[in-house]
Amino acid sequence: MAYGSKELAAIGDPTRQAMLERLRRRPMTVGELAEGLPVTRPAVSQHLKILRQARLVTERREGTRHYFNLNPEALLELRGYIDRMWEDALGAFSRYVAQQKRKRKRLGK
Amino acid sequence: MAYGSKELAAIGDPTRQAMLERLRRRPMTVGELAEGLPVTRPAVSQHLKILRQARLVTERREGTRHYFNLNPEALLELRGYIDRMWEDALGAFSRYVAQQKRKRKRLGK
DNA sequence: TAGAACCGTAAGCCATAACTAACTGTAAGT
DNA sequence: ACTTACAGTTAGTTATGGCTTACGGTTCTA
Repeated sequence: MAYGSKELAAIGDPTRQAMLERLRRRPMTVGELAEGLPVTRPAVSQHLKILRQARLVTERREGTRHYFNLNPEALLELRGYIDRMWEDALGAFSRYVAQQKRKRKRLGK
Repeated sequence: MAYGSKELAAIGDPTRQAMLERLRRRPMTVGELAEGLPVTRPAVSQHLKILRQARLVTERREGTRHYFNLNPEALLELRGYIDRMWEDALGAFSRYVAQQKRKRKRLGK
């Protein structure tokens, strides 16, 4: 796998998407996240584990509280991956356009 | 949902990821894609439907052949979404750092 | 030390998405 | 009209991942 399929798979889940959206605003604890979501706290915990392993979030502890925040580094990498895919898509598109032009020339059209 | 959760969910599946990777190189037919993957052609067809509905690929027909290629537009949008998320992450990070500095000041440390 | 608050983990359940095989639709050639 | 090649669709199967409940660990305070 080029870029981690783990990262993309992590982002793919609706509950995890909602969590990432929440974390855009500010770091949050497990409990805080769970409050705004239609799932239990342990479910949130499990999702956070996946996000952490995909490096999309980082964790820091203050006493009993575990704060999670978005990881800018990982997002930058993800953006880079999409960027390269976009470039490839453009490249393939212009190759196709050039090919069509050659086709039209050949058909005298 | 801010950016389409449909798009992110579409990218999340390993088989679809592999397909997108293949399509970076050049447009391909259903059959061609299926040849390089450990799943049947109907499975590929079904996945392509999801990718098409998420606008991540576009389709063009030449006779009996259906060619699929990456959609640069959609990739640009996706990149934009990740970008904004990255910016938010940076913002949240610097707010946190500033907060820590205030904390340290207060503690005379 | 006990109790409260916070949270990770394990294990069971089950809805669903990814898979397959079979069928059907479309395009093109004879 | 028939055949071949390509691909979409349907329906059944099943593995799995997301959910829940229950339990136990950690931290802090009185």
